[in-house]
Amino acid sequence: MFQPDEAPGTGGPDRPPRRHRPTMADVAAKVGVSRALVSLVFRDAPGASQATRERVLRAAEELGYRPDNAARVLARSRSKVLGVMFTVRNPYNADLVEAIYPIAEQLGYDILLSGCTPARGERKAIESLLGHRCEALILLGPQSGAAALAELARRTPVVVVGRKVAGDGIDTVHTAEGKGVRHAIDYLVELGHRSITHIDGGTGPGSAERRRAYRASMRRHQLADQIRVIGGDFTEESGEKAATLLLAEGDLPTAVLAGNDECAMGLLDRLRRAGVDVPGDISVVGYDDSHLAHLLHIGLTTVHQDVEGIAEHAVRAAVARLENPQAAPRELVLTAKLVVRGTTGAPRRITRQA
Amino acid sequence: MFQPDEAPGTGGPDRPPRRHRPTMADVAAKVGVSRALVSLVFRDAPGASQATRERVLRAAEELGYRPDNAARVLARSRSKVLGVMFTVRNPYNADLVEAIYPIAEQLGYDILLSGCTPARGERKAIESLLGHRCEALILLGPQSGAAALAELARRTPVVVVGRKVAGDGIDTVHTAEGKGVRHAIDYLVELGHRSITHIDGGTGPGSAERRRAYRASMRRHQLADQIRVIGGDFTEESGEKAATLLLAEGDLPTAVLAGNDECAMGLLDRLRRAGVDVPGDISVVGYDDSHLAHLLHIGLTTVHQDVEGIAEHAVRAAVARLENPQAAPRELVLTAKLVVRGTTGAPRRITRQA
DNA sequence: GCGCGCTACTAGCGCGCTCTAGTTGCCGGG
DNA sequence: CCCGGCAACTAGAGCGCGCTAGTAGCGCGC
Repeated sequence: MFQPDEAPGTGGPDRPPRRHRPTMADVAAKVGVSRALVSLVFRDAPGASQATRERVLRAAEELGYRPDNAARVLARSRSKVLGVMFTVRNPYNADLVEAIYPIAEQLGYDILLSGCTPARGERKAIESLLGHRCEALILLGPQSGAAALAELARRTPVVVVGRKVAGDGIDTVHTAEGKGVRHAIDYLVELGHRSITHIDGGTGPGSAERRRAYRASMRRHQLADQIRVIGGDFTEESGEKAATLLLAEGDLPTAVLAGNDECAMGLLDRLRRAGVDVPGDISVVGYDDSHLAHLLHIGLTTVHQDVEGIAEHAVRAAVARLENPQAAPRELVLTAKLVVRGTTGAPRRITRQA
Repeated sequence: MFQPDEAPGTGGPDRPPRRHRPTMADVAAKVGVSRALVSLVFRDAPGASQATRERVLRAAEELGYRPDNAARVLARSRSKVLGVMFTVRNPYNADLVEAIYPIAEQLGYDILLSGCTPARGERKAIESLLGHRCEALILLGPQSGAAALAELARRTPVVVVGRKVAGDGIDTVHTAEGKGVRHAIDYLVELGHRSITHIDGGTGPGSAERRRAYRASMRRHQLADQIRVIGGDFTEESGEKAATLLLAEGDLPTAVLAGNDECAMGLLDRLRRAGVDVPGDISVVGYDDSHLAHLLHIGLTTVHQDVEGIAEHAVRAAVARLENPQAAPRELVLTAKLVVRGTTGAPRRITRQA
């Protein structure tokens, strides 16, 4: 290596030729006070006069001093950091992350982000967070099994967002999927649709609930014989695949409820390329209302989730658990509402009687 | 194995509600060796027998021990962490982040993400990263001024991605905007377009270069009199606004080069709602080829940037600088290429002779 | 004069880990 | 029998900060 490598501590001349970042001691020395005093100032703790406070801050500014979080974390036992795991490519997660920041800050917590990617599974993302000493984890739509999550929750407080998990120490925040789906189906049925297909989200967060709610809603409308679920996931590809499948069959349903917005977009894409008119020939409903949804040149009708509400409750739940680790696990359910835009309308075709 | 909840060291009145996570000392005690030995094992350092190594690892596993990064970082001077600042809502940034992870891991670095949001500016995002002791910063499309960046670079190694910065200690990685834009314009002109308008990205990363290249390319084609730049930024809204403006004027150009994909999408949205046929009435070219681009029901013609290449070079540049802080700043320029999809075609209207 | 309370400040330990400089035990060669 | 060498392991000093216990200085009442 290529460093001055001057042993700073023992015996050596204590001149400061160090390339290292300045520490509290440097600031203290510059002002001519003790380290403790500098510490007080930077923690906004009482016990320093206004005058010294300013002198310290000015000196710090001049030296470019910046408190070292690692040391801070180590010294107090609290790190005041919440870890957030999210899926990098998921726009809905991006919306959540945006909403999480301000609330965390307001509550005095810092946020550490760790992204899931196809090549970097949840396991790794969580490991990274844990290694950085987050006090609690907020997992956005985790795919891990309930057992793994429960195991994790034994180690550290965990808040799961967007998914129902029957875990021991796990708090959850999610949307009332049932209600959202029911709104969507009710609306479609009111428009006159009968053959309504659901492309599900596979093992994705909330998918099981949505699937279940779809089936239940259809039955409530006496449309049990029209129930059809096409397996998918939360990607555009799955929407495309489903569309291809439906097109190949020749007999399109009059409406489709997609597992999420991205799936809906893939579906729309494929359908329109094939010359299918939306919503004339077929109505499409998404789910999430990620900011993608209003982008489509005809806005996507979708089930809106209360992003700010979810974010706020997730952060508060994490903090609450830190303050009282023994509290019973909470499950927070927020309502969803249907946002009607341009991809839905009355069916043009007559649905075959069942 | 419930939490003993007893402060182990001092026996002092340690109130804070923490379940103690196990430390190296716990593992050492369980195995009956010294802490140093455990440390060796966890660092994969030579000096421990295979047998002990296994015993230590097993004990750690049983205790659920996990090395504490904060302490680690503090103890060695290297943190082996690279900080990445990105814009949460930007899909192109998401692509970059995805590509950064694997390379960083390969080089033995951990990644810390810090997101910019409308409510959480770059300043804060960077502060957070710095506080967490990142050794170097990778800034994806920073908006901060050159002066601020230079100041920052004096403190810590900085790699700027997607923008040309004439800073002192700053490495940059970006696309040859000129080439990308030129390709796009050449292609449009070849198709027969003459009135080609550019909606720029305001102060966004790369915008200035793109704007300049647009002007130059137009001039090269003797179309100086057709040059028109509409001010915008990197959001869908700006695309919509530009479209509204153009529509109001009544006299649409035959082609538009947008500042980035999102802007192009906003533009498309608005145009299509107004009944304008794309690409029949007007051709639209985006920029970035974020994974959004192929989503549109008619794929967006756009300038593709080599995301993996950019990510790899950015990480390598950061690491290289850490290894040799004195090296001259590097500027890496990757080529861009035009990806032709469905939003471009020959002009239907006759362009007025200038 | 004394104690008292108060503000402004300091000394120094410890957070969990890394790392240098040892120490120990064992083996072979002179 | 001693010495050197090596492998396996340990002691202990920090890393930069937070925090508790403590000291110095000062005004105040009796």
